[in-house]
Amino acid sequence: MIDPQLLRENPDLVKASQEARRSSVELVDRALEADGVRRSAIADFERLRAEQNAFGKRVAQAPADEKKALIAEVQQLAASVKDAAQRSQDAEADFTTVVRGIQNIVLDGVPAGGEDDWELVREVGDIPTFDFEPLDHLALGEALGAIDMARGAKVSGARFSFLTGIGARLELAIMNMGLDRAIAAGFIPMITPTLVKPEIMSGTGFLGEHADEVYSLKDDDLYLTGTSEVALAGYHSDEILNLSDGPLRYVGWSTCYRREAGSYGKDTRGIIRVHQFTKLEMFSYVDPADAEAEHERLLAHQEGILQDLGLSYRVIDTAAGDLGSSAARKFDVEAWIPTQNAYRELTSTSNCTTYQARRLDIRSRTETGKTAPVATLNGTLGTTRWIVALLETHQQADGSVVVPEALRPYLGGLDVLVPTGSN
RNA sequence: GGAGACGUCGCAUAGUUCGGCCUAGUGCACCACCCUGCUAAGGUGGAGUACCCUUUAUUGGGUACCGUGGGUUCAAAUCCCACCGUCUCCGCCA
Repeated sequence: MIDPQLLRENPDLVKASQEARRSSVELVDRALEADGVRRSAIADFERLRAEQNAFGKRVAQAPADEKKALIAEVQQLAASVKDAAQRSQDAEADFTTVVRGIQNIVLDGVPAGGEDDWELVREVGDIPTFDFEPLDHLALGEALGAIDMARGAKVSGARFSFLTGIGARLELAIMNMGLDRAIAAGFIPMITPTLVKPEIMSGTGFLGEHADEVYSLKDDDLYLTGTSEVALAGYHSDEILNLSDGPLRYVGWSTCYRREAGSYGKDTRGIIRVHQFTKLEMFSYVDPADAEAEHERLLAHQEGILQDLGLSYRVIDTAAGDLGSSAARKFDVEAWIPTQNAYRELTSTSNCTTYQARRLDIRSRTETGKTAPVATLNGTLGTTRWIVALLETHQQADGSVVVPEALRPYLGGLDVLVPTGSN
């Protein structure tokens, strides 16, 4: 949720942000109006209620024979109070609904526009070249006995896979490498729930425009999370945190579920885009003043690990219209995928400023002793999709794949993956 | 899934019988000051969260919050209903 005070005092800034996102500007005026209605409704209710409270004391203290008359007198007032309470509640709910529809204020420097309007931050590493025709990750994965899409489809349907043998080990290796680095950087490891309550899913901002991406369990009123960000953000909901010793940093390990609605026909081959995958996610709670510095830190962790995996990548500053509703800025790191002749997203890191924290009621103590919302940030540190870039980038003419040195300790020292023959 | 107990202002507890002296008492912890040469002990006072109005000086006033949400009532921590959570026992189970 955006800061209601900012909405009141500087609506033009909010409108400009909505504009940059190609999102509703008119919503800002509706929110302002709803705020006015809400405040006057609250004032009405509180005035009547104060009157009633005062009257209640008189009734309590009155002699028994006068009580009846007093109660008759106050009956009308009680009805008004009830009425005003209802109006106040309705106005509050209305305001909340409208203001929650407004997305986070994008930070200065974020490019305006849609999906294709990103700005390049940097490119790192030489684009790999081959003196043979490179195979795609699925051909390699099948030959290595690492990926089984056919049986994934048999058991669970399209966009499900089995990681088998070295494929399973590869995923665990990536995850463990990321985990070790995160722990070394001071992140607390967490294995998180992947089913969450509606208020948590909604609080993180995933039930907005992209609600159809989320699996829901109607019988149980729960949602399957598409990232451990959801559970990690909910972890401290309704709490007042102590950030005086620095940020709270967590790294969550979870299976992730995404419906991938609207992506029919896109990335249907292999494990680039699947309904279920595993992901390691950094999550920081910081003082809002430190949020941009923390964002750079998360990005640096991501780049460090991708460099050590020998991947070529670029960093892009995502355009406003391609940000999630909670994000004020997002950097994607995209690795070069040889057979696609393109960069594909491997990690994403978002600065949600105070937007998520407001929705989830996560605050900290400021120097004056007051409470104020914290800033939250998240970023990928390892995921199943990395296997795609690893296999394709490090493949050799005979179909074997060289394991980057940094990953070998996580595969029992294995330095090259060799085809197993089919089964 | 069945039976029972419980959920109160940071923690621990009182209050629920029989609705109104509960704007929730007490202890511990916390903060400020006082006192004894220091420490310990003691004394006095303070202190929750959110929102609204006012002031815009870190002012003053008000409303809500006793697990959550409804209901009854002039009035609910207290009575009624539903839900959530915790604990104990039983059953079932990958």
